[in-house]
Amino acid sequence: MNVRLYNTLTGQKEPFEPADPNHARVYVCGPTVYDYAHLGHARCYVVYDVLVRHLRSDGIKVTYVRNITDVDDKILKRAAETGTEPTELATRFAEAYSEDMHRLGNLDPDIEPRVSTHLEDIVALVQRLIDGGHAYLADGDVYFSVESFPEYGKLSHRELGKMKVGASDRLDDAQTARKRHPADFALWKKSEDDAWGWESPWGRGRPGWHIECSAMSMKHLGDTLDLHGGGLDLVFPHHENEIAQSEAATGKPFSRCWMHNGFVEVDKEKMSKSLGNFFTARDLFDRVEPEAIRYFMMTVHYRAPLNLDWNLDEAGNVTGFPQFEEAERRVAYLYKTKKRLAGLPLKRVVDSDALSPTEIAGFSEALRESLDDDLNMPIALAKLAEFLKAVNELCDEAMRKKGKAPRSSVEQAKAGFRALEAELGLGAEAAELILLRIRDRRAKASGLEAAKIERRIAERTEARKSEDFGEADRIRGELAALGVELLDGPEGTSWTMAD
RNA sequence: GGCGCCGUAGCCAAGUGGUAAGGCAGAGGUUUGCAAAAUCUCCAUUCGUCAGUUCGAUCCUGACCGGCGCCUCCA
Repeated sequence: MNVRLYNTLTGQKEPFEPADPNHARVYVCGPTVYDYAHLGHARCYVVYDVLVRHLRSDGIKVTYVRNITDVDDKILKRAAETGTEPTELATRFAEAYSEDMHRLGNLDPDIEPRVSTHLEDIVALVQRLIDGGHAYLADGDVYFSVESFPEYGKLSHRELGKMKVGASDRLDDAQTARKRHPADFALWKKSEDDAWGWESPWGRGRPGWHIECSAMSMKHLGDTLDLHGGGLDLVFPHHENEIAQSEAATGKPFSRCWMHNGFVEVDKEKMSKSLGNFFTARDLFDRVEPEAIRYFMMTVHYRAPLNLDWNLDEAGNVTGFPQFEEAERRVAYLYKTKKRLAGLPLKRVVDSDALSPTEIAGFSEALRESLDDDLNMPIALAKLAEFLKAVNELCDEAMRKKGKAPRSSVEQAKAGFRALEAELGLGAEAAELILLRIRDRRAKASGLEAAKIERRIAERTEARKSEDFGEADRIRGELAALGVELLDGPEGTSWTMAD
């Protein structure tokens, strides 16, 4: 393995070296399930999915843990607003989230721990921090004392004294009054008798947000993780606090490497629930193939911001997402190419000692190299573009009069598609199905009926048989005006929706 | 006030101390009954501005202009 990753802790790209060279223990902060996953979540989990796929492609075992926060004050609040039971609300959104992850082509984590089933571990960790003098009780709450951990700030590279207290304008005065230091954070929050909560040595309550990740990651992966990931917004305070809690409790380094992905932005501002400028993954699934969303997330380096654009009509309705539409065309191109390769007639594939083009022969290695370098997915997609072009060239050549394709090249191209699926999770679907789905969705969006289109095509085929090209062209023109493109091939005429 | 990021062609976007990947759009060609698809060729003497270091800078340093993130909701 030769993977280099940018480590937030050191601020540098460095070799990724798990404690056990053959086994990477990876923890990624999952969502708080009080609403549907938006595109920011989609990006984050696609990034770590590619990381896990790449490490596995490099031949090492990965234990991938991604939690679900199903106990949190946001869930409580949303449940109250909607008149639902918090647990029921969390369960519902956890299911939706899982469904969205699958549609985006993300692998399931090996372990997906939930706060609701780890209360004992959380309580034990809090107790350990109290016993060690790193946490204190205050009116039913338990707080972590940042001053008891001298290295506090090492991840986000800030010093306690230099931070502006209340800069985020989000402080709760009542809570602040209970703390010894403004940066102290809640490990356990008191719940009133009838409210959502669990019994603990300090009374009825619920865990603070940060402690759960420490408790669950260490339970499933040990005291020292190889890699901990999440969105850039988690660097401070969430991950900083995780380090403080975990290292204060164990005295060991919490994670060897910290990885953070950049935001999805709207008009150069971070997309977030609180700003209200978000699209959920589901909003997009109705408009484009989920795989196009996945592809699009890979067009920008994972640490850079990804700005989202869309078109509006005069009434202010969203009419389209040009970036996703472009990505969908690339995904369709990928599948068309894969289908052509698979459909090469056997007699056109011959033994030959001709050398394969490097774009084909070297594709798997090129993918590996680009991802080895801090998960450079835009480079991987550039290599993919060259690969697909070369595969099409190979097919073009084979389908010319008396044309042939060397068997070795065809096999290497097929291996290239397997590597693509393994590394990036692209091209995993059945080509026929996804291409038809794209076509039919576009037709539907234009208010067209497939049966009617096919009837006109049949009429045109008759006209062409009798060499009535005038009529054939009239029909072609008529359909083209509707956005339907006809493709005359040796097997007959097929159709697609124009891009 | 502290910490940090970004500014590359019409658009999106990689990248390197030695002369700018890839995609979209655009122009022309091959192919096709005509098309579409596919493919080929062309398309930034130039990397926000100005200085400096260097034999040489888009890449290093400094200043400036413009944009953004975090400093207890956040992926």
